[in-house]
Amino acid sequence: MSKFNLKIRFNYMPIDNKEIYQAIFDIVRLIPRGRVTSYGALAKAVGLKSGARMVGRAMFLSSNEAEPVPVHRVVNSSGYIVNDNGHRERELLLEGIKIRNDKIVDFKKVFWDPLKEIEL
DNA sequence: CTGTTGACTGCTG
DNA sequence: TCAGCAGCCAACA
Repeated sequence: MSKFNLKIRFNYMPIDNKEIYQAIFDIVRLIPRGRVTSYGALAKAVGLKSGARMVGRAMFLSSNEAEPVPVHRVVNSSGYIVNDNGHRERELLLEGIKIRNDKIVDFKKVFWDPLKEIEL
């Protein structure tokens, strides 16, 4: 996907929660295979000051989306997979991400920062 | 309207 | 290092 398309996609100001959720979903869809990001990083990317919990809620709601959202690529700021019954962990393993005791191995290396990767 | 609850985070000792 | 905790804020009862 080109930077031009990214501008078209993200050059709008979310006006309500649905817009914010959509913005979050759009960014999550951009996380490459084999990379992960955090709830807080996504919150910053969409302009929420302390909205990490909202991002968590968005992840929960994402199951209703028509276009799939790779929520397994979103973990907490410490690199741990939270509230999972093995499903998201399995998805990550399929993508080549290593996990020990629910924690992403080499979290820093596979971390994908939306603010650095997306041109607004 | 009030209180509680989280797929969260950053400080602190 | 790391457990504990305050701050966070949209949903929900």
